[in-house]
Amino acid sequence: MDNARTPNDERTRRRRERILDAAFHVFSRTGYRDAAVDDIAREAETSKGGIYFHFPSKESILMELMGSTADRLVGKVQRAVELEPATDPVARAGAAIDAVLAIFAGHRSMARLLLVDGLGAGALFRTETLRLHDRFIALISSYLDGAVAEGAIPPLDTKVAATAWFGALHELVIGWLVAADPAPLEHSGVALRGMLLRSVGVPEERIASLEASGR
Amino acid sequence: MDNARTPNDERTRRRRERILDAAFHVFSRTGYRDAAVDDIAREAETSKGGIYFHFPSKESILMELMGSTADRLVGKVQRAVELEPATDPVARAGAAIDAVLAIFAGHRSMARLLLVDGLGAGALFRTETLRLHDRFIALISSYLDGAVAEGAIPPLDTKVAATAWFGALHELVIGWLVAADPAPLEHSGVALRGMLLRSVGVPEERIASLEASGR
DNA sequence: TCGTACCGACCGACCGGTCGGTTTGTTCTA
DNA sequence: TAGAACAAACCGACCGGTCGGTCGGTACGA
Repeated sequence: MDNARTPNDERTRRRRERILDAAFHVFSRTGYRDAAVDDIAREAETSKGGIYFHFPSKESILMELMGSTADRLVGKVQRAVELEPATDPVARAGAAIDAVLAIFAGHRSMARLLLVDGLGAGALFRTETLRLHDRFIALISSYLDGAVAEGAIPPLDTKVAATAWFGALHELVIGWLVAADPAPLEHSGVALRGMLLRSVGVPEERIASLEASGR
Repeated sequence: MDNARTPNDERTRRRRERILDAAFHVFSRTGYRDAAVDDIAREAETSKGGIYFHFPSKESILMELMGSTADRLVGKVQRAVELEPATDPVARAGAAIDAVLAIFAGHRSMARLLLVDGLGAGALFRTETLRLHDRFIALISSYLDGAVAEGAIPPLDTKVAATAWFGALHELVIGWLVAADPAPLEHSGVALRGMLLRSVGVPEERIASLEASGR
């Protein structure tokens, strides 16, 4: 019975994936609340019953979607920072900023779903969205801690600083998401990076040198 | 006939006010989407029909609520800044930061409704919330422009800086709203103020002197 | 022929908004 | 000043529609 299911499991996996993809599209387009399960079914070329065979509830679809997407995001930032040739902590922090912006810039609808829609889809998803914020903040915080430990920047409340950094990035992305204007994100991103580095006491020459080499 | 209406108008005004208060409570508790008009009616000790006598739609209640609240908020910040004894633009910008934090700290549930519930509860609410963001950003931006004009800080992209400032403030408040922890807001606010001022190139001595005098 | 995967008609709950009717309060008249 | 006349304010049952979730049935591979 179990081995008989093996090819089925692969088919099942693909089916789930297709439903998740469809749900992602529909959620991005309509927002979670206004997205009907029937819409997802149509997009996934299946039926409502088919969806409820694979998922226990509409809610669970969003949860799985957000969870896996968040994992991918944080992983991407970490990898981008590790790829940074310089081991200098300031350069790493700068790379993290660039990575966050680049990822969101490259996945506009995903950003919309994760940053904007997540908050409005009820109390549960708000918690989930804020957990995502926390993960990013913790990530940034760890880079700042490293910079403090190496003496690259003066000691400071890295938790507050990381919160401020993420908030600033977040707001910039939100503005970009909402604007009809296509892509000033890269441009304003450079200005933002300078300000954020300055805010934690990185010397002016260091910022200028990063600006020259980094981009 | 017109003067005879005066007492009625007063009664009407009070009734509207009571409905708005009730709506505010219910929206804060449940979020806009999950709040039924019947809930608001119950809380306002009136009926659904009574509400629809005073307002054309559920949507319009929210619009009026957010509009007037935003007016009050922006006005409060402006007044706080104008009350600031120093005419120095850096001190004014610092005062604006303090004012924003103090206002949110003093009106927790209002902040919740405006900052957290706002983004997700449907396209309309989102638009309205982001308009509030824009108003604050424009306000901050004007203070920064003043500081640049007076040469107190080096020239920079004040729109991006204001966005970053507001985003940082926003994220800090969000964290405070969500945490079970009661009130680290004032404390972390001081740290944040220093960082934000530093981010736009305010000299270190100036920040230290503000820290000493301002609080 | 057995069970997994899937379908789609259907259910029940909910919700914003409407509407006919009732209450409340003010003005006019005698 | 009594009370008729009128209108504004208010009530709550109801409606049209939507949507998440269910369930009886079917197709098909093993």
